Order: sequence, then C-alpha cells, then structure tokens
Amino acid sequence: MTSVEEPVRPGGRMRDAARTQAEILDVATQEFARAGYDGARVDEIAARTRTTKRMIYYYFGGKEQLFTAVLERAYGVIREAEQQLDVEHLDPVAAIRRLAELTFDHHEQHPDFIRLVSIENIHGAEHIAASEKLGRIGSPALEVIRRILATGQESGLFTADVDAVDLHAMISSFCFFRVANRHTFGALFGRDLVDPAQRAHYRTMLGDMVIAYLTAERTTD
Amino acid sequence: MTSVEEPVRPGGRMRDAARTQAEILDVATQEFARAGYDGARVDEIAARTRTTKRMIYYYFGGKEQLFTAVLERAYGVIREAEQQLDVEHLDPVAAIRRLAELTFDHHEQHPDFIRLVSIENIHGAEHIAASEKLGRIGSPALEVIRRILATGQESGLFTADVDAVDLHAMISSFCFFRVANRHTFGALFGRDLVDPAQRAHYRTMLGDMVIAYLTAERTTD
DNA sequence: GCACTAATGTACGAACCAGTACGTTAGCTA
DNA sequence: TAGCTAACGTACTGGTTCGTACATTAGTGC
Repeated sequence: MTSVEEPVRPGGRMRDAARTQAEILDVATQEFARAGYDGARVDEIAARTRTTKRMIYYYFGGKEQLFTAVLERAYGVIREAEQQLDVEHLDPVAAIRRLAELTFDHHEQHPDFIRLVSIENIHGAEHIAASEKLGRIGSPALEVIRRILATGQESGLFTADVDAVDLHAMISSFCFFRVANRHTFGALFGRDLVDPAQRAHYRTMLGDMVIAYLTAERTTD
Repeated sequence: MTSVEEPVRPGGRMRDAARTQAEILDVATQEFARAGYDGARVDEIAARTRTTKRMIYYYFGGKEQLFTAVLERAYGVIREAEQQLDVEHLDPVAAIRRLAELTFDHHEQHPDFIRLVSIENIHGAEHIAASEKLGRIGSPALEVIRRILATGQESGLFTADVDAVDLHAMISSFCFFRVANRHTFGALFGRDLVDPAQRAHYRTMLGDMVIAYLTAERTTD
C-alpha cells in the first residue's frame, strides 16, 4: 500500500504534487485504518507527512473526501490484484480452490483494507455512494468465478444452482471474518484466527468448504 | 434490546436507578451502533434519555465504561439466546443445520449487535479485554456444537477432523458478513444480502454449505 | 531573467465535546 | 417528621479538532 518511501527527497523536486498526494494517502490510509473515520485526526495525518494540513485541504478538500480517496485507492489495489488472476487453465475444482486461496491470501496481506471496509460499512457505505470511481468499479474476480462456474456446471462437476455473486460472498465472508473479527473472536474463544501456525489449516478449510458446497448433491426438499 | 418503554412514568417512581441505567444503556446502544465509538456523542445519548449527561457519568464513569457496559449487555443477550438452544434431540445433520439457521436468524434480528462487534474489532477488542464480565462469558452454542459434532463423528456421518470452534467461526462468518458488510457489498455488487426476498435462499445456502463441508469425503493430499 | 501560477507554510478561529463543580430533591428509615 | 443519602439537574470549562485566511516560494514558459 505504501507508494512513497524516499528518505528525504535526495536531489529530487522539492515541490511534487503527485508525491505529496501519494504520501498523504499513504499516511491517511494507516490513520483511518487505525482509528476509524471519526477516531482519525487530520492533524495526526498531517504530522506524519512531510507536508502540512493545509495540503490535505488543498488537494482533497476535507476529511470526508480524503477518506473517499483512501477507499478509492484501496479498492483500486484489489481490482488490480484480481486482474492478475490466472486460474482458468486449471480444471474447475482446482480453479475455484486456487481462487479461494488467493482471496484468502489477499485478505490476510491487507488488514488495513479490511479495516477500511469495516469502517465504511459502519457508515452505511456513504463514501462509496458518493464516489463516481467506486460506483462502477466492477470486479474482475466475479467474472472469473462466473466463467469457472459455467464450465463446472456444464461438465456436471458442480451443482447447477449456484450463482457467482453468492459464491463470491461465501468465500469473502470466511476470509473477511477471519481478519476483521480476529480481536473479538480471540478474546472470547481464546483462539487467534490469524495465528501463522494455523494459516495453512484455515486456508485448506476454506477450500474444502467451497468445493464441498459446489460438488455436494443437493437434497431438494 | 429495548428494556424500557413506559411513556412518561405513569404513577411510577420518579427516581429509579435501575430504570435510569437501563434507559441509558438502551439509548447508548443505538447511538454507538449508529455512529461508532468515536462518532457517538455523550450529549446526544443524554438528550435522547429522560435523564441528563450527569447521570451517565454518575452510573458508568465515562464514555469508555459506558461502551463496555453496552457490550456486556449485548453479549449477555446472545448468551441467553444460546442457552435456549434446543436442537440435540435432532439427528446430527438436522441439528447442525438448525443451529446454523438459528445463528442466521439471530444475526439478522440484531444488526445493532453486529455493528457493536465490528466497532469493537476496529478498537482491537480493548473493551472486552478490560471487562471482567466478558472475559469468561463462554459460549453455550460452542458446547452444543461440540456435542453434536462428537455424535456425528462417532456415527461416521461427519468427517472426523472438524473442530467445534472452527465450525462456529465458519457459521458465524457467513451470518456476520451478510449483515455487517451489506452496505459495501450492495454498493459494489448491486445485491442486497439482507433483502427479505432472498432470506430463505441465503439461509438454505448456509445450511447446505455447512452440511456439505461436514459430510464431504476429504481428499488427503 | 521576468512574470505567472501551482504548491506550500503559518497562524489562528470557532465550534464542539468529554467531563465536572456545585447545588437540589425524592424517598427511605428511625 | 426529622434527617440522611441516593438520585438527579444546571451550568460551565478546558482542551481538542476541523477548517481557513493570509503570506510565501518553487518551478515553468516566454
């Protein structure tokens, strides 16, 4: 997520709009993820930047729009990751398992993103609604699921009545919960869902769950 | 969740510590769920109560402790609901499905609780950690799962290597995600996960998923 | 090298908000 | 019914925090 890392602009431009904006977004992402929207402090973001609060208002307009920009960039990152998906050369069962595992990995590697999404849900997704960019961002992963599902259903490997969006929700819910709710779950049940020693276990569990669901004969009652 | 509903204390005591505390907790639950911990306003809570801000500090000590008290009561409610669980007269498959459905129903009926848990996770479960009551609250549902799982595994209906806490996490993740992330999911994928018309569909989907996972033959590789 | 504008820094204000000092009264008990 | 205390109300404060008015400079085009 960090886009800026030069120590003290060695020989570079002193005034660089793109770099300043990227740095603000980096720090703002951390701060919003750390403390939530209302808990985040604009002054704190400015202080941890090589620029001043003035610049936040100059480039983004305000706290609200800054948070929207943070969300836009965070969603852009997963969108790019999803575009790199390369699983359709596998057979449907292996492809779905691989897709689930990549989703699992991505969630684990981007806890800040998970927190931002949780925060945005607390606020009723009003920033996504206010963003033109996020309105029609789409999901490459969804298209991949759609195609794998179609192949698997044609060949009779998968049960026919499964929808791509639903399957995406199923996979996401497990991956998301594991990261987002690890604190309360750990405090109440004494088990750390993101314990590295348990990582492979939960990754396999997710794949098993999804494949079992897709290949089970449904009892129509 | 609402414990107080008398219109304007008809003939009752004017000074009633228990009623005042319960009313503060009711309103605080709504306010914290609405706006998050930092977004919630103590003045707003007081204003929507028949008492004053002074009383909040008199009874609870401060905003932080008030939130902890809200969490304690909210977790107490699900604990009570879980103690009413009566599924062990069913065969293991039906019992697990029924348990999953009841979890599904409970999450749907208590969106405020879901929001409080999300908020508490944003803050690293620090209030649960600070609460003696919540430290060892336990989970009746977990015990039920444990027993059903044992029966199902003994009879060979279920695969042997499933843990009760893991299964609880699996069920919870689906139920929780559906309610907690409905706003962002709806905004991004154009599908309302809590649409009443889709309720039965997702309820069945959850049961199918869990049962498929428990009864699938595992490919040990 | 001059002028113009994008980029930046400083200092401040006004509203907000958690928390409290101080005073009052209902209701119980002896 | 006197007295005591738990329960309650009012008014205020001190610090915080988003946002901005005003001043300045780096870089660019001519």
